[in-house]
Amino acid sequence: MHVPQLLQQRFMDALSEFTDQADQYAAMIRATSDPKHGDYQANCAMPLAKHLNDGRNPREVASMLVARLELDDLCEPPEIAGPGFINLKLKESFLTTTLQQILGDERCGITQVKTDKSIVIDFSSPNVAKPMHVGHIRSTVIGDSLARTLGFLGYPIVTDNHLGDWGTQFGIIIYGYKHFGDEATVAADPVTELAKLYRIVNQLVEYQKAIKSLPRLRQAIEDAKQAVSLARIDVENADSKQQKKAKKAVSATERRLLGAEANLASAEEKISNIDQDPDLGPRAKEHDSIDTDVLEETAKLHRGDEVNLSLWNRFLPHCKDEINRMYNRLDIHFDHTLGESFYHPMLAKVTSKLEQLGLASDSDGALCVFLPEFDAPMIVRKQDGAYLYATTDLATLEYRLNEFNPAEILYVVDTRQSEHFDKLFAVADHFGLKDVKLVHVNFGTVLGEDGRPMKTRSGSLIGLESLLNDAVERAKEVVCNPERLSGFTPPMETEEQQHIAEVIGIGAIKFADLSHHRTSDYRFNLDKMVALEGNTSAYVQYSYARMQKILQNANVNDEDVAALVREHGLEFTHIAERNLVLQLLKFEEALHNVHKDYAPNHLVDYLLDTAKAYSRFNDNCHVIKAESQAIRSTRLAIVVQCKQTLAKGLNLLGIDVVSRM
RNA sequence: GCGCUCAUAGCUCAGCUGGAUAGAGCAACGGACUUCUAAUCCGUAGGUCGGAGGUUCGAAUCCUCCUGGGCGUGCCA
Repeated sequence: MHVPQLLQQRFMDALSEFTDQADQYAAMIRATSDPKHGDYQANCAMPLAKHLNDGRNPREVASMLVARLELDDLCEPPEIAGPGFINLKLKESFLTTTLQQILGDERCGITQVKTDKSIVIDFSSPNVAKPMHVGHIRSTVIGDSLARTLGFLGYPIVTDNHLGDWGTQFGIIIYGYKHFGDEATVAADPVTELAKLYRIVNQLVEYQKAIKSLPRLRQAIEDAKQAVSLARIDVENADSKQQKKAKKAVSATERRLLGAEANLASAEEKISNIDQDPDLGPRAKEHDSIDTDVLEETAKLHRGDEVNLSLWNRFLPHCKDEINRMYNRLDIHFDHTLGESFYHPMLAKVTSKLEQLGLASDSDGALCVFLPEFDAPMIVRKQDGAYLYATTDLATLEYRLNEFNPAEILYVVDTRQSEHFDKLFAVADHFGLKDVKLVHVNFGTVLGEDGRPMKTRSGSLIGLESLLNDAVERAKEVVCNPERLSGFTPPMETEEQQHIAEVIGIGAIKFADLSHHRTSDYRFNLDKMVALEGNTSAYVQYSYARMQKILQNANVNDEDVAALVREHGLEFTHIAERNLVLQLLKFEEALHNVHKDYAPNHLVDYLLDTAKAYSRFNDNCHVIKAESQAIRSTRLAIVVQCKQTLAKGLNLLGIDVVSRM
């Protein structure tokens, strides 16, 4: 049920007498911000009066529209207010009949979109062999939620995890295996051992890079110092008009200096940490060209070196096992996992096609696509002949167009890569790929409490697994403490407690992430997201549990309630009932808003509003002690529908529910 | 330098293609429990929507400039 759409159709009929752009004006219907203006408002009279320009003011235009509107079956008589708003209040009979129609419907009354064309969603895309960390949350959670939501709306969905399975990280573990690995240990527990090898080699590589960067970092400090003093001289010489600008330049250079000093300090710390490590210190001395050697291992792999290729073939499944463990825990699954390696054989064809089309040309030995709207070209082949991710992305795009018949392809990727996608889409345009909508579903950074990108104390990224463990542990402390559990019958066994903690904890992380608009950065605060009061998943999940309990106490199931409604009918006796039912009928709007902006936070807002409306209902409208059978049936129906909606909504966010907590 | 992006209540954040008195949660204060699990509800207080112009009947929203952050910027992804 999409109420605004229903109203729009009626408005179209009335509007078509006045304009041939009726759809545009009909679209100006939205929910009111204040219930005293009714449930929905049409804002089309003001712009239409201007468009008609026949001397009639907006209020007159509004009343002409109202006279031609046929809304009797849906609404109370419309009211014209303010400069020309048309306020619409839904009839109680409309609300009750609609509720009865959708009661018990698994789709919550949502219309199924009919289309053959798919939506391809590219998300998560971690580098295998590298532990997943906090930076992977957003793409994974947002992408999964979009896949679920758009899929539920009826679009055929193709999810694809574009794994980084062909890059330097494999050079790292191959090097690690050759130099530090042990056949038997790797065979016994490949996942753990490979992760360990990755960690060791990566640290040694970082060490070498840090050492080599020292002169450059020191020079940067000198340069910055000089820039500061030059800028200060400028201030002295500047006339009053230029003072401000000159001072700004000083503070800019001072910031640059501070940054340069911080970079040096962090490099020096990295170095001294390794030097002092009894295990890594000596190894670092021994493998002093490890940074370039690792790249050579990668290059050999790409050239088809037999040893490295066989190691890659042997290690890759274990790396996938590792990330799949995480996906299983998050309840996230993909239709395809076509990583970079899958496209490797197609890259030469991509570049030659670009050359044939005259799009790519040689520049300094690299193959580049120059685009008029960008300063820097898109490089598709390096001087050394290696391909880049731009090349892979083009091959991927071509493959998807051929295989998946997409109407849209969504790339759920960090906003810092937006320029890359701008270029990619521009080149795709020149390729002649016009009838597919390519969208970079960009998102911001997860920040720590200090407002800086989230890191551990030692400066490394926080592992995803430990993050989930922390959340589950916190959830258990708050939800499954003895004080709360004492009242439950039957008592809650350890197993159920653990399950609840997992559902609440993981849900909290997903919900917190999805509750922010994807394009903004947000501060990660575990205590707040797992807290049980406020705008949290637990609040919604708890509402659900309360509803389950009511139905249990009333000793009815969904079918029983439907039968009761058929027998006793539906009637509202409290405003909280009407408000909640109206809210339940807005589910479809919320889902379409998610699609429109590719922004799951609209669904989160909707669920919080719904849970809040339920809390008010719950406070004011006792179900079991209701005064009459009709009132009781009505309230049971509301509970059933609300429970269904919240569970479905959470499910579309990738969040589970529990029947008691 | 150029490009992108952000600035909303003490804090964390919403605010849909321009719509009526800018919202929520947390924190603060005051109420409501013989409870269908109070993890709740009701109320109070709190904002020159970074600043200045402009477009409009109407601007947090669109445009320009300014201030202050963040990010990106030819061979990593």
